[in-house]
Amino acid sequence: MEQRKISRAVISRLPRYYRYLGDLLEAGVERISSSDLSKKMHVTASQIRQDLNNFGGFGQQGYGYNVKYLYTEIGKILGLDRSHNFIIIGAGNLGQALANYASFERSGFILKSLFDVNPRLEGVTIRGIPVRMVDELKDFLKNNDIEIAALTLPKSKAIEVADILVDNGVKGIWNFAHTDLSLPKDVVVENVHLSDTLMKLSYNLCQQDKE
Amino acid sequence: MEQRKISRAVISRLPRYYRYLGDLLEAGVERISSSDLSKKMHVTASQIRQDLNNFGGFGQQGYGYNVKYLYTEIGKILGLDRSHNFIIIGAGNLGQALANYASFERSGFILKSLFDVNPRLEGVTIRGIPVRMVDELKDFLKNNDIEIAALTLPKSKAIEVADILVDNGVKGIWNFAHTDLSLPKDVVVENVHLSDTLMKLSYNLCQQDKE
DNA sequence: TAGATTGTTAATCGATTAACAATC
DNA sequence: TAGATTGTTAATCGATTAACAATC
Repeated sequence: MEQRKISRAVISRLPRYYRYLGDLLEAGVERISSSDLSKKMHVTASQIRQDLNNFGGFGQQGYGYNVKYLYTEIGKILGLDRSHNFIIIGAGNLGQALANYASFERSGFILKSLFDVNPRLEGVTIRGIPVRMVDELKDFLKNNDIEIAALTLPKSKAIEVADILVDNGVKGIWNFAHTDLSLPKDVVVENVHLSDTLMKLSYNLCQQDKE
Repeated sequence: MEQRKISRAVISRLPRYYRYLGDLLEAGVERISSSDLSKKMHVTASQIRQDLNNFGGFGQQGYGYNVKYLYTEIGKILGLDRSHNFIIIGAGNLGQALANYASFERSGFILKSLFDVNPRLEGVTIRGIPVRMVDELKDFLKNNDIEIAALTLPKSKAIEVADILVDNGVKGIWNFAHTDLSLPKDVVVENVHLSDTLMKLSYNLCQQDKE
């Protein structure tokens, strides 16, 4: 592949660009310069141009960037132009919160089922999507093409469930469990450790107090 | 203050150290070297020593680090040795998920109330903690010492609510709303944009496909 | 004391910013 | 054409890794 290796820092900025461009698009803005966008986003214009140029020349000298075009292109880079089937393991509060967040659907993430061990949740549906029991998981994966699984369950269960998922073809894990997973390197893991972010907030509050 | 400016990258690694040390502590491990810890965590020993030395010499040559001591010290750095009153604005699924996550309590984060606009939630309690109506928010803040607020509400409401919070003494905002907040610089904002993390996952899946 | 391992300095690597020629 | 703004190279800045003297 001629593709340069894109740094993690660049990738993690793309969703934010995408969000701002979406807002501009909604506001009916047709074009924007890196300089104007940089003021809105509180980053340097240099960084914007440098970031975008990792993927090709999306702009035009003397004009700037076409909002609609750039929005679409970043969407493609992020893989939002195709659909991704996903499931949620753990239908507790957090799992249900994710299941109810219909906006994912608009970005192409299609929720196919939730799973839980709690028999009281058997047969419950959320936005019409059923909660199944974890013992049906393996069968379900064999019969459905599931790309992504969100893990919203206690860390004690997370590791064994992750193994089942990976053994049955799941390629990406959105991990909310409070533990790191070690999985084959062709499996993509995105960790969301909520309590880590609360601790960072707490640290920064303490710093403020010192000033 | 003699305190050097600590980089954001270092801070964001602290909660992970804290988690691993907690696990070691639970497993009854008394001491650990940077080298052993580096193997567990898949980072370099150099980085661990460099990171910790930002805050002082917690180790001992020839011995390593005392797990209990280091755990406690990192806890102090993160401000987990004191308690932080917090509230949740938006008692939907995500707000309730956070409210039910009792582990925060163990780290010193004390949930005092939830707020919502939905009258059907009036009087509902979660783990004994009441949901109040947002129009009582200002009064509540005046009569209670609230340091942190989690924003788990639609972005359309987030900005105005954030202003009320800040005007009434809230110092830290844990922002789950899908928008950036621009607030006075003495207010600490920690953004948790869940959909951004899902997009990163999606990007990395696409990269895998190309290999 | 000898061995182990830190704390810390120096070297490397990578990411951000500045500058400007290319070009719409 | 002149002005604006990109794409891209070069300069700076910061973070990570390597190395080793200090020391328990």
